[in-house]
Amino acid sequence: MNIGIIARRADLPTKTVRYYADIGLVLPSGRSSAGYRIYSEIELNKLRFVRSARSFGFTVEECRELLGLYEDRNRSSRDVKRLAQQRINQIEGKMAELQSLHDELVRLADSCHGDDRADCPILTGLSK
Amino acid sequence: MNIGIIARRADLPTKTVRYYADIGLVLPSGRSSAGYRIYSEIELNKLRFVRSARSFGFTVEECRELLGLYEDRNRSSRDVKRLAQQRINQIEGKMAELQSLHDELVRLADSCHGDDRADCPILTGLSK
DNA sequence: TGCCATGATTCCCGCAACTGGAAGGTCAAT
DNA sequence: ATTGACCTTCCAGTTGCGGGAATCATGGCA
Repeated sequence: MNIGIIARRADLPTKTVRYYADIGLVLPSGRSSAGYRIYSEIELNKLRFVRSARSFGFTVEECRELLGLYEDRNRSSRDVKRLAQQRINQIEGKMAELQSLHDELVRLADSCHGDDRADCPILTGLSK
Repeated sequence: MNIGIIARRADLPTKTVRYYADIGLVLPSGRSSAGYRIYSEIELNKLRFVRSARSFGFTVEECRELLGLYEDRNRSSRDVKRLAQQRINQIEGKMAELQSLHDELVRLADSCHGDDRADCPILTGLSK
């Protein structure tokens, strides 16, 4: 399969597939005589795996690690769970942060009458 | 005040203050004969304002807009409230997104026994 | 056989918001 | 005079690609 075909089947932009090849995340199985990247079903699975992991917010480097585990038939599920738990912790941290930002901002916005007057508690709140 | 002083007082890295000057977000009030950036209390307030707004997740361009309102004695609080509400909506969207990622990932992690065995529902879950 | 559309290649730039580092000039104090 | 802290500019790197240029390959049709 050429890059266009596999990109469509993996539901990824061609550019992204090429990028993953460049950084050695998912290498093509070979090259044609004209230099075209050639992919097999194995890479298709890897690309789909990476797309899924990326959509969960794993970084490319985390995907690399996950992919290593994905390929390693001898890995323990403990290792995978550890990465997933890390990511869960990251998400929870980010959510807590957003929650407090949200609450503070809502408080500021609520205290602002939002009309033609110049007095604005949001600005004074931000300048402190 | 030289850049080091104002950076400390605004609680920002020197690099950041210089960057804000480069992009015209907060310009120094002048330059010394040796070419040093010189700042006054006015810029100090602006830098603190920007730091605060950035910490609320406003982009630099949004900060530029907020700063414009901050400086404009004739602006209506409506304009400011609109920006704050936009940001609140962004935050709420992001939180909803993170929440669903979180829930899915927790579900995957819970289904994984996390021991020495190779079988791992997280990986199979990610590859679909 | 020639032509053209489509798809492949590499390479470089740009994004956001900085951060780090190099090479060099300035200032105050010893 | 020399140190050391501070300042300057410029260049490169970060993350994960996307856009676009210039060029080459492939396959079908007249």
